[in-house]
Amino acid sequence: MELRQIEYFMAVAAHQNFSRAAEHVHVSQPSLSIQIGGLEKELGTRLFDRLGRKVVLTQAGELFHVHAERALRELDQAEQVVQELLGAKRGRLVVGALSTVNSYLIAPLVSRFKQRFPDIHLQVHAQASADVVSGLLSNRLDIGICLLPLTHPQLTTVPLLEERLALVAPAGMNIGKRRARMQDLARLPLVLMPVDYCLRKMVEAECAKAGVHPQVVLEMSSPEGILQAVAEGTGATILPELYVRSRLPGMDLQLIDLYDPTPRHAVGLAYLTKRHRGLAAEEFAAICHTTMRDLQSDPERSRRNRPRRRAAGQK
Amino acid sequence: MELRQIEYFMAVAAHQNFSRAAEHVHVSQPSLSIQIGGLEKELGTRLFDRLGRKVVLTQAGELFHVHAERALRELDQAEQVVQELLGAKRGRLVVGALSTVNSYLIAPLVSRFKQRFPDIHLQVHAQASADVVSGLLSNRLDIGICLLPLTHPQLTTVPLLEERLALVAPAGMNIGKRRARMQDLARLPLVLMPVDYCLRKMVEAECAKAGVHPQVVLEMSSPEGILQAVAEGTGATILPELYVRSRLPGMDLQLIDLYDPTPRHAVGLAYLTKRHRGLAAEEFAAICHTTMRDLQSDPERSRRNRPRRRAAGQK
DNA sequence: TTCCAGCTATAGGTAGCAGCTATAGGACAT
DNA sequence: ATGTCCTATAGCTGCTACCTATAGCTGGAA
Repeated sequence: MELRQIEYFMAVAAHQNFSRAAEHVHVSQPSLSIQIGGLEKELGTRLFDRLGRKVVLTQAGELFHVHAERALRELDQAEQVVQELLGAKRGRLVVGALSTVNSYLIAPLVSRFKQRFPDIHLQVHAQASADVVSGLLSNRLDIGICLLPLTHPQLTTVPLLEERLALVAPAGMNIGKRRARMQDLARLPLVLMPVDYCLRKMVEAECAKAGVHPQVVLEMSSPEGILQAVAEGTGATILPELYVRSRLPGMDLQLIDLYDPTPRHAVGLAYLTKRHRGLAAEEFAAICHTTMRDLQSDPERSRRNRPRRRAAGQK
Repeated sequence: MELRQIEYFMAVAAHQNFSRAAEHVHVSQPSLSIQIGGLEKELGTRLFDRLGRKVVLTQAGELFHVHAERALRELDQAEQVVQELLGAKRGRLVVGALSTVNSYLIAPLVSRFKQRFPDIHLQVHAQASADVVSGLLSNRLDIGICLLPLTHPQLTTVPLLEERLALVAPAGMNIGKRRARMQDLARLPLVLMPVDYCLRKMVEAECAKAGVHPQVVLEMSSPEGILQAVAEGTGATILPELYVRSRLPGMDLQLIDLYDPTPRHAVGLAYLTKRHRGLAAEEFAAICHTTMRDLQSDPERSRRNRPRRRAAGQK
């Protein structure tokens, strides 16, 4: 078994296509075919089903893929820890972040991080909280941003912020005021996440507290999709306020504060307790905190920074 | 970075000596030296301190060693899990089967399969023939049991059995004999599947052959539901004989043979021609055939086997 | 149906590299 | 000093991963 074979295998699995995979790893398609063939022969079974248009993993391929990915990741880390020891500010940092937090926090965060560590290859995945957790546990992520409280024996968490949830309705929908009680939700058609999502559970728990049974007219798993549906008038929804604010411009939406009680949830950093955290990870966490503090003391900052190019063009 | 380099590195770290390590990995000492040198050059640092008599890991070497070992272990496991799959020591098999066939064939089939492959996770879905086909095409099923003939370019089929269809009527309904001509159907209110089901089409085709226009009083998509409706006196129905026999006990139904002609349809195994079939799938197909043969030569067998525990308790 | 586009597998030739043996060169023990 | 034990270097050889060209297959369009 050769490392080359593993890399080619991963490329084919990712692209579901030999030719694209070949381009991606910068070899010709026949070379890649031969290597995959060799690997399959060595293992004694097909790893891919060549189904004409598409190539998909066989069951053996899927099993192999799990461990192959981890192996490559370990080798990555092996190299990285050495580089960090040498004091070189290079390497890779893979972050998993809640899609909602991703929208308002990540942009300024990434820009600060990149400024300080221009040679670190930063990779951010927007995911549901549960995916962040599984990503950390399976070692695919270096650090995660997810919902708290999170009590997992292998994970350490650091609180980062509290997100207030707010009601979002189509601009045309007549809510009647700029603030709404939780009880008012009973009257509204709602677009929420599927039931296995934390945010949905949280909303339902708050509703239960207020003695309200929400009318769910549509379930979508991405907050982005939910906002779209709301903008089209399908119903109202409940999402983190900061997230919605970052999305408001250009969408026909109204943001309504919820109170009595105001639903909120905690967000924090998480990482595998036993894993060696490199300089990059530590600094990322620190920058998370400072960025967060700045955002809260001056919520406009990130938006003022964004359209820098347009502002320059206007002068 | 090459896998070979990692292996040599591990050997040197274990033996603290290049020459011994070289013997251990079956290469000459210079070859091994060169590989280690290459690795060190790539990482930009020494991994070993050559202390004359002895060789010890540097700090960088120790950090590298941790992850390198894990990487190798993952690769080991990658190979291991594939081998276990090949030996049917793990894996899963997803089968789609006609609901009717499901009732009499699957119980003994599953019990045999589980006995032979206790470590394979078996999943059986009772579905209409069309769903089995689409399940196979979309790669959700590993193997299917559906109606024949089935001419799809991507599917291979293997005939398994011929099902005779029989008339089923409420116990109270006066049919007048134990056998009925197809023509006799004209007089009976019938509960049949919806028109887009194969079984319905089949029945209509047979009726047309006999010059009969069936009176359909109710359409239901599940054979189980149809039998319930029949037992309640809604009408008679036509279903595979073996299926009905497996359901007869405890239901107020009469089973009447049809002839002139006896409607029958073929049932077979189907799978994606180009897909790799693992040992589990092949064996499942084989067990299908043997179980089928046993059932036909001794239709009571499956029922005799079932209540083994009760029989033991009675002695 | 036929044809074309897109894909993977095979064939044959080339170059790069891991392998070898022989040997140089350094560290330690006697 | 000198022999022993070790790693590094030199020079050669054979394996193989790579390339281009092309065959063979499949699925969709005309």
